[in-house]
Parts: sequence; structure tokens; C-alpha cells
Amino acid sequence: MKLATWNVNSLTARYARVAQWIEANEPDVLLLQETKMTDAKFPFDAFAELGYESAHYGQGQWNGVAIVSRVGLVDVARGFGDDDPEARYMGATCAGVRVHSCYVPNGRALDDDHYLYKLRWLASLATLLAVRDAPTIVGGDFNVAPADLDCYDPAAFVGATHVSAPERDALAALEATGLVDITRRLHPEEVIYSWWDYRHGAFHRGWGLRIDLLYLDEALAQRASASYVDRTARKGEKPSDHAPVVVEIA
DNA sequence: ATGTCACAGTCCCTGTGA
Repeated sequence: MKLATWNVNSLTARYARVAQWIEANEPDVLLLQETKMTDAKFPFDAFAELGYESAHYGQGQWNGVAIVSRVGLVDVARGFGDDDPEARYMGATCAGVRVHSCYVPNGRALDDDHYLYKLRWLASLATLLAVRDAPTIVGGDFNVAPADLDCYDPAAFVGATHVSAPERDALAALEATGLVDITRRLHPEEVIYSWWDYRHGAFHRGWGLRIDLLYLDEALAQRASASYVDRTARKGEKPSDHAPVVVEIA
């Protein structure tokens, strides 16, 4: 199975890039975040023409997650089943694998209520993932750089979101349940980023963060043959500010 | 010098979010 996660920063603005990427890379499953559209606007038919089923949990102006699959798509879940008002989580089963598409709240600033929402949201995700009865892949834009290696300038980020201890502890809690950050496991020392700010020429300066992550359960992780970021998707006309993160499983 | 992008509302600019 080849699976990717990609924050597309508006599927309305990005559909052509996404379709091109699918045709060139032929993932079996693609997890999308920040579709920024309602379910009524989601291009189910266009994905079907590419040979993919899809499910979407949309909101409108903000957020929105999707799962696109050519290997089956059943048992779709939208949200945590609690009172989260934002469309940031969905799950589905594809070829026997339970896949989860996550758009973790940004947090904005350490003293912002949105930061507390982010921590609560990650705790809700951990609760949902604590019970697993199938092979599991959790992917998405986590808006947390797991370690200083995943940040282009750790000194500049002191006091900022995305690198704080509570955020990193929340990721560590996920890992403690037996989920593996597969890109990092397969590349323990490498500097790898998945997001670059549109501003400041950040991409060309190498100012990035690795915040788009793929967690696999240990059995799947042992079968993973590759995991990488497709930086070419960050280049060219009208890119998202995120690049797809891919895992290939034997 | 936030060297940007996307959205919605109300227009072709401004505020918001990232």
C-alpha cells in the first residue's frame, strides 16, 4: 500500500495540482486536510473519474478533511463524536487498514485559547486511538514539530506554538501507545520538512518545519519500505504551503 | 518590511486565519 497525507490549503484552489499529483504518483490512499469546502462542493465525481472513492467531512470556509482511496473505503467516521464544532478529523477503513485523517488546530500562541483547544483536541485524538482493532495509520497536519531536528530554527521558535513541551508531549503520548512516526524512524538523522511559510521566500531558504506526520502501528511500521516528503509538490504554480508525506508498505 | 495565499463580505479593498 502506498499512502500519502497532504494539507492542500483549499481543495478549490488546489484541485488541479492534487489531480496531477495523484496521476503521477498513484497512491492507494490519500489523506487530505484543509479542503476549505462544504461536502456539497467536494469533487467526488472528479476523483471517481481518476478511479478513486472519496469521503469528506467539510465545514466551509475553514478546515475540512477527506480520505481518497482506490482500495476501498468503508466505515467512515466524521469527528470524534463529541462537541468539536470544527471539521478536523475523519477515519475510514481502506483495504483492511484503519486510516485517520487529522487536521490538528494551529494553536496560534501559547497564551491563546486556541492553544488549549489544540491540546484538548490532541487528547481527544489519543482517546480515540487508544482502542485499535485493525492495522492503523494516522496521518495529517499535526501542527507540531516532534523534535528540534524538525524545525529550521529552534532558537527562533522558543515561546512559540508547534514546538512547546505540552504539544510534543501529546505526540509522545500517541507514540507511547505503539504508534511509530514512520518518516523519522526510516530517516533518524535527516533534516526533513513538510511545510514552508508562503512568506519570506521560506521554501527557497530552507526555512521549514516537519509537521505533517504519518503514524503507523508497530506491525505496519516493520513492513514500511519507504517514507518521504515530495518536495516537488511545493514548487511550481499555485502550490500548497505543505508538501505530501508518503509511506510505502510491503 | 510578514518578499504570501485563500476566504468571505462587500466589492475590486479589508479583516481573518494560517
